[in-house]
Order: sequence, then C-alpha cells, then structure tokens
Amino acid sequence: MAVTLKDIAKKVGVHPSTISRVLSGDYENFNVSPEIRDSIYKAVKELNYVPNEMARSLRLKKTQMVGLVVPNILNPVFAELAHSIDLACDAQGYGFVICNTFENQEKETKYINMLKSRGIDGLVIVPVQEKRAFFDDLIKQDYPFVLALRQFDDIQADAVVTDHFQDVFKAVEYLIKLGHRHIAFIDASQSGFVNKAGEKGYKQALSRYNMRFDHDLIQSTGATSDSGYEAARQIFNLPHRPTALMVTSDSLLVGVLKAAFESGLSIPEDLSLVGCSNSTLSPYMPFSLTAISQPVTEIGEKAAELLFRRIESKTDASVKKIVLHSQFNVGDSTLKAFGS
Amino acid sequence: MAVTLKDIAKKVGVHPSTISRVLSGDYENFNVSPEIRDSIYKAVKELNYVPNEMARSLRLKKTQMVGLVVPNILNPVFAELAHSIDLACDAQGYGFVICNTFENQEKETKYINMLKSRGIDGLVIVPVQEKRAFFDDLIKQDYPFVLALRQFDDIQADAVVTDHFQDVFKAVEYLIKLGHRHIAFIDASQSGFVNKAGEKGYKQALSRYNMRFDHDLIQSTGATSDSGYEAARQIFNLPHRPTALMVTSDSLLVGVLKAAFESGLSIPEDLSLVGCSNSTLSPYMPFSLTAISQPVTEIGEKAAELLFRRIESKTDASVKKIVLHSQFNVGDSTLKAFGS
DNA sequence: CTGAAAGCGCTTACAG
DNA sequence: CTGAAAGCGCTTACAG
Repeated sequence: MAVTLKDIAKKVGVHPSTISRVLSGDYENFNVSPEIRDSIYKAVKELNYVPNEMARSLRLKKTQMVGLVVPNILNPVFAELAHSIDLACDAQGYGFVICNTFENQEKETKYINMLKSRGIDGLVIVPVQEKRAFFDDLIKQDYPFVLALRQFDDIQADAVVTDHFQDVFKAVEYLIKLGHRHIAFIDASQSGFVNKAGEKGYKQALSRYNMRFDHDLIQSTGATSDSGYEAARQIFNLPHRPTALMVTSDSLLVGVLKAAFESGLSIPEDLSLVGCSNSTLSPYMPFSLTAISQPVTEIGEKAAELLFRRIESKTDASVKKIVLHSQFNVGDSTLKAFGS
Repeated sequence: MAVTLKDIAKKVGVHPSTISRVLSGDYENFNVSPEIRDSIYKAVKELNYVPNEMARSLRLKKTQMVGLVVPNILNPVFAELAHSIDLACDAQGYGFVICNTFENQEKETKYINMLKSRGIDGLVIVPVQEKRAFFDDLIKQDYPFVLALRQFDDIQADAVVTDHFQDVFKAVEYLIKLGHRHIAFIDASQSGFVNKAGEKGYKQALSRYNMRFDHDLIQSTGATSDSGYEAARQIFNLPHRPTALMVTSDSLLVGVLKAAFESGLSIPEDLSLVGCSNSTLSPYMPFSLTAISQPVTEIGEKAAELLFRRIESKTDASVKKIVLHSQFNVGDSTLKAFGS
C-alpha cells in the first residue's frame, strides 16, 4: 500500500538505487542528469513517497532516535527534563520518544528492552530499578545510555546528577539553624544512589550539629503521592510531632500537603516544610516553597550531550560523571522554630 | 555485534528458519525433536539472543507498537491519559511510546510523520493542529489513529471526547445561578473543535439567561501557563472587573492563579473560579476547585479500544465517535455573588 | 519434519 | 554516470 522506492523507480523509469542516491542528496561523487532528477522529485511529490525508516534503519543499523525512560511524567521535573532533551535532539537531528515507567521496575525493564530491541540508538534513563545488575548488563552489551538525576554508586555508566548528599545536608542544616530540633525526612527509597545519599546528608547534618537521630522521623517510601501521604501521616501521628519536614520530590510533596491539610497543620506555623521542587508548581501553592532546586534543564542538556557522544564512540569513550549544582531557595514555607 | 538468528543457528547446527519457528512457538503444524529444541533454548540463553524487532517488523509489516501524541505532559490530564492507554497496551500486548508536542504544531506534524514512517501501528492524538487538512491526509492514507479529548467538526476520524459545549454551558450556568453577572472566560484557542465548543457553551449560557456578551471578558489564548497568566492579567485590569472566571485547562489555571495572587485577589471572596481540572493537583491548592472533571481514564481506555479496532480492520470499520460525560464538582473556589 | 529461498524496503560497494 | 546485486535480520510459503 505504502509507496516504495520501487514504485517511484518504475514511474520514472530508472533503477531504485538511482532514486535512493538522488534523495540522499549524494551529489559529490554522483551526478544524475537534471532532467531525470527533476522527474524523480516530481514523482516523489505526486506519489507522496515517504521513505520507510524502518527499512532504512535496518540497513544502516542506526535509527537516529533516542528515548527517555522516566519514572513519572506527572512530576514536572521529568517533564522539564523531557523538554530539554527533546530540544537537544531536534538540534542534532535525532527523533525522540518518551516512555513512562510509573515507578514500576518491571515496566522499566520492559521498556528499556523494547527500545533496545527496536534499535533506538540510545537512552537517557532516570532509573527506578533497585538492582543495578540490569544496567551492568546493558553496559556489557555496549548499549549506549546515560543515567540522569539518579544513579548507582560507582556504576560504570555515564551519568548527570546533582550532589544530593550536599543538597539535603544544606537544607537540613538550614532547618537546624532556624532552631528546629525535630526534623523529619521523607524520601523515595527506590532509587539506590539518590536515596542513600539523601539519607546520609540528613544524618550527617544532624550529627554535625550534635542532634540525635530518631528512627521514627525518617521514612523511606515509594515515589508516588500516595506514598508521600502515608509517610506523612505516620510522622504527623507521632506522639512528639516534628516541627520541620523535608521531602525530596514533588510527587511525595503532593501527598504530604494533603496529609498536612487533613491533620489541620498550617504551614509554616505548625510545620516548616522544605521540598525538592520545580517552580512550575508554585502558583498552585498557598505559600512559596523553601526548596532545593535542581538545574533540570541543564541536566537534560548534558545528558543528551553525553548520550550523543556515547552513541558515536560506543565503548571507546571513557565513562563520564557530571555533577551539577542545585540552588537552595528560601520561600515562606519555613519559619524559625518556636522558642528559638 | 548483536547476536542474530544465524549465530545461534550456527551454534546449534540447524537452519535459522528452524530457530525462528521454535522461538515463535509454532508447534501446531511443526515439530522439532525435543533434543534440538532444548539445545536451541540453551543457545538462546547462553548467547543472550534477543530478536531484532526492527527486522521482524519490516518482515511482518507490523510493529506491535502504538504511540500517543500529546500537547503537554505537564498537564496531568495528559499524563493520566498516557497511563490509561499504557495499561490498555499492556493488556493487548502492544508497546507504547509518548511524544510531547509542547503545544507546537510543527512538532506535532513532525512527530506524527516520524512515528508513521517508523511503522508504529497507530496513534492516539490530542491535536494542537489548527488546520485539519493534515489529519484528512492521514485518513486518506489509511493510517490508523484516533483523536482524544479534542477533535474537529465532522472529521472522518475515530474520536473520544467529552461534550465540551455542554460542560462549559453547565459550568457557566452554575455561576449565573450564583448571581454572577460578570463572568470571564479563558480558553485555549488552538484546538479547533474544543475551543469553538467552549466559546459557544459560554455564549449560549449567557444568552439563555439574557445576559449581555462582553467581548472583553473572553480570552482565546495559547495553552501554556504563561498564556493563562497574560489572559488573566488583561481581565483583572479591566475597569469593571468580573466577579467570576472560568478557565478551561489546568495549564492555563496555573497562570491564572499566579495573576490572581499578584493582583491581590482572594479566591473565592473576590473572584469565583471554575476550572476544568484533574484531581491530582488539588492538594497543591489552598481551596478545592469547582471544576468540570473529564473522565480521562475512560477516555484513554476507549481511545485505545478504538485504535486497536482500527488497526485490525483498517478502512473497513465505520468511523466511531464516542462522547463521554464529564462531572461537575462544586468545590470552594466559587461563592454567591456579592449582593445576590 | 527441516532446509533453502524469497522478500519486507532500504543503501552502497561493485561492475560496467 | 547508472544498473544489478548483496545484505541488514527476520518470517513463511515452498520444496524435499
């Protein structure tokens, strides 16, 4: 049904290979007479010929497409990441598709395998996978990918992240300096590297200021807003409720806000809140959020850059880790602790 | 580098076609000896063979993949739509990819053409395209797709939408019944069908209650939060400010809320607000939003259903339009007009 | 029951 | 300068 090279070759009266050559614009070491060149263009237009990219890719062993695998497009961080990679792909002449794993490990595995077996040239991945073995395999198979935002300890893969340890440390330090002595911490536990780093930053900040670590105040949970809600409820129901809370993602934050609302807690009066957020959401909130702000657009740009480099050089290029700096923005969701 | 059928055929010592047949599980009219079957499975495992889906698709003329083309994944409506289609694809054994057009018409065209030329079996599209000619062409070419949420007047394409005219009519009627006499309306102008329907619903409701239509109170704008912000500012700066406002998307709403905040307008005291929203955002807001709520999950399910049907029957199936009912939820972003 | 061949729609090294 | 052939990695009708 779809018109092929053969069809237009027949119409023009030349060999399909000639058509291919003309359309590829390969005029360096190849020159057709202007007449047949014109009639080729005419036929292409008339028959509405569009090359079958699948056949092309099979032959060329290159799809000229990259994919992004993210845990949750509802999280504006990932939407922004997608946008910035999209732009980079445009600039480099790559096609771009997004796959959403909904924080589901099997879906992630399935999607990555699908994209790979379909010949997608490379992937930017924000992993939810707990076991890094899967990614080690990808590396062994020389499949080009770069991790973004989250990664694993000393994995031999290109990655673009922020220093989550530092980010959390500073944020918690800020709360401590405001006089808070009971500071809760809610984090998504799925993401190996990031999670441990966050927890470490939290604990380190406490110990640095000689504060006792209280197990009840830390919740490592799933990454959905429901998980955030549950975690926050547990914390709000503690006999000795914390006066400050740090939560490390927008998705979790949605649940935390809901739980706070239900518990009748006012922010910042009853609870100082620090997030890890993206400005897009702020207009929705009754206050401006004090938050760690990751340079998401830049992360996307760098990730795309590393990916293109990896696609071209495959195993030859050295593994590159890029760590970008987050900003810490003070809004009015945080307040001095009562009595300090 | 990647291991192919040939490689494992060589290893086992049979013809590639035999491998293919065994792996396809075609045991009806075909039986290999259990020994070589086992050694095939063993070799597949050892060499870590994964079929090249591109080659497979080229041969089969079927990729077993569908795509979703949406204007803005930041809008939770589209994220939810994606999720529900994703689940449907899982159930039917289809792969699924998302392309985000960022409300950009050229990007939309580019993406649809890309997906099509890559052999994606069919598409669910939430169009931003102004001119429907592009879609008429797709139909002419028998390319399977279904429109979701937005469509064009009497286009010969499968579609799943809500009755936006009715939805808006009812919402505006509700405001009128609360006593509001100056009701503004902000809508995204890009989406042919939807937009006109929204405007019509708004105007119809006014005229039904013998209210004058005031040109200054209606803003047809882009679909981004920035557009919403600009539109709202214009409206809030009118000498005779409206007491109520209806806005037809979450993205626009973000901008509207920002503008309201900047103008020092309290909701609902100074301004009754009706949205067209998705519950996911509500925890962010200081009030529960009175809003039209579209059955997005169901729209996705129906759209997927229509798409699978279309993929199978191509041109044989009649064009199907499905119109689902929205809910109207009264929250506390609306109030009786002062003095009524 | 299994092998050899053709073909999906391209591109490109090889002839002429 | 252009045609004919081979081949990308599969599947399946056709032989044997």
